[in-house]
Amino acid sequence: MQEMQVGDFDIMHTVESGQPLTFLGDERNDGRGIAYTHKDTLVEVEQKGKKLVYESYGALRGETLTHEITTRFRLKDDLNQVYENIATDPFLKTAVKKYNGMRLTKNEPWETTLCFVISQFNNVKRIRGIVKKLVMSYGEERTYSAGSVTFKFRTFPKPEVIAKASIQSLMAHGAGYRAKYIKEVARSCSDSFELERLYAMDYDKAKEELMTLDGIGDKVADCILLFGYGKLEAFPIDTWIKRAVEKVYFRGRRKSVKRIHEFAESEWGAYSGYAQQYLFWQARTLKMKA
DNA sequence: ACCCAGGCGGGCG
DNA sequence: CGCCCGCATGGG
Repeated sequence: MQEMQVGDFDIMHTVESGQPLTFLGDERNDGRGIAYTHKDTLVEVEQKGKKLVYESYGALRGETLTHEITTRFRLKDDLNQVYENIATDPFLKTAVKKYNGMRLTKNEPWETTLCFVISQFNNVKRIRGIVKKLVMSYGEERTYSAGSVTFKFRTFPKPEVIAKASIQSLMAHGAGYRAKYIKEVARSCSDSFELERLYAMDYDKAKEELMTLDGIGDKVADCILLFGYGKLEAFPIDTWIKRAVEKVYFRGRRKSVKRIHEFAESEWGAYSGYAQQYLFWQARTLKMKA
């Protein structure tokens, strides 16, 4: 068991706000904690007041584990600076106050990619279900044992394994019409498309590259760049964000995705990703429709 | 029964 | 470029 002090962090808002960790991990203690796998290690984190308590089952330990937690929850982001840059209107001021301490998460690129290919035209609950079924079927089993404690968990399935799965099998896991996208993206990622290469590219170039893959469009590409690569200028525009931005900033007038991207860039620039996360979660919570 | 979900690709004007 | 359509599936 290790621990660290965290001043401005709220794990509950972070893990419940529809980010990839929502799909990949298991909430603990009503959202005040989460268990997730990082490579071959199962990680458990829980927040107790201003203390973050964490433990691992696997090779990842000590300083390396602390580094993983720090990176995963973006604990080095200066939230005050983020808020100064995004809480410039009443709607976001309210959201920032309500979800104070909510941070973006930084997840593994392939895991993020698969999650968001599944996410299209889908809902959060079902995305979770599909991801978990894929992990159960295609992930590798790991057994942890220390003393009298023994339990099993599964790693996240590798692209080459998903690529070999049949379309019917993927559909049987609930993937629906996305099965062919999942298989094809997995094939690309296990073959010539090197996800690691996108780190070195700027946002525009990386997005262009991702969108060459079948099943990855404007919104999914932005999600992958934001949650999988930490490119904070990304501004994913889904139905919730589009409706909310139109309502709050354009008096309910319909705007094109292109126009909304231009608006986000001029309004929030390098902090667009954070603005999006607070807008999204506030819109979802309020069930903002029209 | 009907509507919608963290959209995308393809076809059309 | 913008608009429209079909797409699998399960929950409200």
